[in-house]
Amino acid sequence: MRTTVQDVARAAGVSVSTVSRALTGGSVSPTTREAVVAVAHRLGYQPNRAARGLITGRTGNLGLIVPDLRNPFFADVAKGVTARARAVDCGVFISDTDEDPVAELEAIATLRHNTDGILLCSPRAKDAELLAAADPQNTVLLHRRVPGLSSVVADIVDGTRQAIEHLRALGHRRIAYVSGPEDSWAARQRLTGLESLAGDGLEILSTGSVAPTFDGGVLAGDLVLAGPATAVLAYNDLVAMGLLHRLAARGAVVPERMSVVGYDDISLAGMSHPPLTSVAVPKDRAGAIALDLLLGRAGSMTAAQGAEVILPTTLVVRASSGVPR
Amino acid sequence: MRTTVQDVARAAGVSVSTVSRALTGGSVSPTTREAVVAVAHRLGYQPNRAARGLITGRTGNLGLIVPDLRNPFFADVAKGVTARARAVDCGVFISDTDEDPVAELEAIATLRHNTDGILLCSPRAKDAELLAAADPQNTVLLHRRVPGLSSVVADIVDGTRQAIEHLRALGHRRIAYVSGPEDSWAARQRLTGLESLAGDGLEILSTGSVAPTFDGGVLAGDLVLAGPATAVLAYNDLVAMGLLHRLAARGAVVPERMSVVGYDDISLAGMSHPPLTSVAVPKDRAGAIALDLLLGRAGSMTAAQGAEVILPTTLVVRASSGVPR
DNA sequence: GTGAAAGCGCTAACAT
DNA sequence: ATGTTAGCGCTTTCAC
Repeated sequence: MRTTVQDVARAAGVSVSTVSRALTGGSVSPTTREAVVAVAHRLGYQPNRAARGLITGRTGNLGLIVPDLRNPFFADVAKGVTARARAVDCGVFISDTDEDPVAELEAIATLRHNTDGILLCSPRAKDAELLAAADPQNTVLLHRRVPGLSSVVADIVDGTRQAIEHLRALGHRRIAYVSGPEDSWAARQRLTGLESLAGDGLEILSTGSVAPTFDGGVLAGDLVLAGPATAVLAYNDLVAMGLLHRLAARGAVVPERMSVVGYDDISLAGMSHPPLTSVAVPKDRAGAIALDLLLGRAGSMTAAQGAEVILPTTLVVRASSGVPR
Repeated sequence: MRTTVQDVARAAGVSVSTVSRALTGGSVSPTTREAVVAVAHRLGYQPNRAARGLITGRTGNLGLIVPDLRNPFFADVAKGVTARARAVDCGVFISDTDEDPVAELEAIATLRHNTDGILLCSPRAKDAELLAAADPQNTVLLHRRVPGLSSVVADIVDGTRQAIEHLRALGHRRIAYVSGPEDSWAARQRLTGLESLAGDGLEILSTGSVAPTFDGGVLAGDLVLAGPATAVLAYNDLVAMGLLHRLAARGAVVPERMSVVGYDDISLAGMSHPPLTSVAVPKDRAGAIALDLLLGRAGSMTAAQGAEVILPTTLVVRASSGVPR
């Protein structure tokens, strides 16, 4: 049997409440506290979180819901969350929904009752579904905004602007855009950013939507080459890498024949050939901030207040973008 | 306040024990069960797992400890675990130790008391440390073997053999091996596999250890080119990708000038240029099997018995390997 | 088959 | 400052 407060109390010659107080920071005499802590340590006492949660109403755990851990973007988010969680001694339940909106909703239902709050990456579910399933009091949306819920997002509109301005400065006048899933919030944001940029001698040519994957990028490669564009902005880095792959296969040299800019700046971006210019999104920082928001650690802001944090994006210039030939 | 057994009992006009029995499969009359279930559903009752765990001694949760979620290898493992966990309605605590052996041990200490068991990916900690920190009864090691603990590993020795035989069949007679961290179990396994293969007209040239990362591979690229090898087996795919990168930069065409074979077959392997030949390790399946072992669902085998599962590896041939020029 | 009651390990009143 | 006691929500004897 594992050691309980009872055991510690007996061994230390005090009552259980004194033990509890000594360990959780109640008012105890310094001497007693010291003694209790020593005994607890000697006995290898570890408080039973379930029992504590039963009475305090707080579990010390939170839930993190992501569509796909294999996606480097969400792996980074998860990394940011777990790192911060470890620092504040908070457990993290992970739920990979496999890109299934139904699973997302189920995960919310399960986790909201067994955690102190939920960090939610839900690109697929509808606004209304989210509003119905989630408790605004202790849910923070990551990389998506829904009115009525707290959220931490990146300034995608500005990131898009930076990418296009970069290409324009290099001399590009016709830029292709490979769009992602039309129903995604992030995809719409990119489009919003693009809209205000066209004109003034600059043409944005949409190739239409592809899957936000490497294969989607491969597909888009041919579409882009068929058009007059000298540069292409991809929905995300995975798509951009598919593009690079296809362009290489078709003999189109990057960046001489075609400049390629990705989005998100996942760790792979620096490993492509050539290394990928990309709009950096603070993924792990977003995760850490969302956690702080949820736990009410983020200064005056609280998840309950429907806070909306917007983090800056920055363009990282690598070798995949250059002056047009 | 959320609905409890009390609420359901009152609404259904029965006692709490009947509700409990009806919901957990005790002996109740079919009529009562139906009624109780209906009421519970109507009230949106969700059992409090903490309270249940307090009495049953089982939490319905398990812990998954990985060194780095950003590493595609462990992302795959985590994916396999979470997918299976969802199927058996089991919560998963995730702990990313950031490659820190001390954090690994801490995570074990925390999780072993708050879960039904631990799935442990711990390449760094020493055997003795692991044995001291982990409970053999409910710990399963993933991709590492320590006597006295249950484990699920891949047949690395055979995978190495397949890779080398493949290269030998292509006509290579001098093959470089880029080694990984010397203290790692997986690294030693690869070496073991290699030992039995050299000789008989085949020369294995070790370049020494590098970091098991893209940058490590970049570094190794020059070492390999400086030697007489016509092919190289990398410690893992990340290293292989760094190799590809450096070889391309040095103008060494793959596979004509140099064949490259990776290890693990992470999803990126198919995205490199050229696509990478790699030894496929069943990562997500290993995760799922480890979970079954832990929960005693894997037939006759139980974690408690110190089971050692070895999963087969298979070489996936892509474009990075070919006949020497 | 069903209900009453005990108690899992812990914290938070309430006493002292 | 410390001890006593009542639960948190649930399952599980033990009666009936």
